Amino acid sequence: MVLCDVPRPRNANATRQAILEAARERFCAESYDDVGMRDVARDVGVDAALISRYFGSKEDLFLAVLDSCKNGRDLMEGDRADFGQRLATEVVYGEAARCEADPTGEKMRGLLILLRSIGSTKAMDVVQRTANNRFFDPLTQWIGGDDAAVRARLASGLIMGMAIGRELSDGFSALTDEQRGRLRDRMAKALQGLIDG
Amino acid sequence: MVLCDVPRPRNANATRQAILEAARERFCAESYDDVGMRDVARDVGVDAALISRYFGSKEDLFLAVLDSCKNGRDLMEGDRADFGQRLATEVVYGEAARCEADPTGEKMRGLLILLRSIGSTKAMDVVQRTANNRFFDPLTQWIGGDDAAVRARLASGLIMGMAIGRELSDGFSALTDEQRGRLRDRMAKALQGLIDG
DNA sequence: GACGCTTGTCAACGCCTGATGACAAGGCCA
DNA sequence: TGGCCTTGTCATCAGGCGTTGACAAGCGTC
Repeated sequence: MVLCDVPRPRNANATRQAILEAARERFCAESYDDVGMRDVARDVGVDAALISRYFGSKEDLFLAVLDSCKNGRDLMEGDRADFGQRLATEVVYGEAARCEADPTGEKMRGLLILLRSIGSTKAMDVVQRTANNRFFDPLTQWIGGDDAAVRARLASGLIMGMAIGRELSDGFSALTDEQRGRLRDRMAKALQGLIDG
Repeated sequence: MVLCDVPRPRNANATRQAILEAARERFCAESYDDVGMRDVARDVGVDAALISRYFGSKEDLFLAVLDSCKNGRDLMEGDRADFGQRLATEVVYGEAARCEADPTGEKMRGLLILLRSIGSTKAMDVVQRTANNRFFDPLTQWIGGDDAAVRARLASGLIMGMAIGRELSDGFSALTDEQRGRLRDRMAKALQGLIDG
């Protein structure tokens, strides 16, 4: 996305970081299979061979990107009574919702990357493992009490499904503003209901 | 999956049909990108070039497969009061649930294929269009009344998300039988709540 | 039985991918 | 200034992909 015409200063750490960030953007926008090493390299303004040197393989880069994302646990910080509302706003409005709680959308990024690459056979192992470690397990723990595992599955299912639905109908563009608002409210209520039992 | 050692009888229609079915299985199990023409051809016991001749391009084959699946509308046939229960059973138990209502799992197949190939840039257009025509729109129409569009988004979101979650934790294998039962019941209730308003 | 259309195979093409190892250039230190 | 480690580039590789056009084999028809 960002090309540098001035030659990049020779700084391994900074370059490595730039690669990581470019890769994060790419993996957030395209699936594992659709992201090419050359694409990422071009974004940074660097040769693709350098990525191999710094990160090893493409899978290692993907893993490093996931590790660099905020933990899914961060989604749960804040008032528990607002969980549904917070998540629903994030999911329904997406980028447009960037304001107070999560101005950069960081908190959702890890999950979005995982969702993008669902279905890719090559990334499946990493995706499954990360989804469990970073998302399902923390959510289960956070919910706590009887049936926490079951409720966590339902809640995460609703969140993921709505995120997918958002993709499939690019940003719920077929809905009016008012409908989007009701969608948010209904989703918030449903989600909160799942959390509270 | 099924190799034929005896030479296939020369029958264009049958061969075409066999290709279509093999492709349907493949696209149901792997994403658009991960399915190779050579794979499908090998399943049928035929040369890959024949697929190009019969179906044109890979995208055309994908489209033909989607067209050959049952319409999403079929998911809604049956007692409306049981919708949640039916869908939840289908999603939570998957293949294991094949019994009375949908012995072959046909009804879900189209949706599963779409979900598999979410994230593939190449298939995105087809996936989006089909998801809307075959799934969102019929569901909206079927729900009817105020806020049908909003409720349809939520319901389909929950269904898709739980199907994804099933994938991510291969068949909810970490849950006990009893937990799976409660998951089904809770999901059924949540889904029915979304349908009924 | 030979023609001719249909059905299927084969080899190859052009393109793209991730990865590798040899090489150039920057920058620090003696 | 000369050496040397670091940082980055370049050409290239092997392999996979979808697709194509030329060719082989089957089979009904005259």
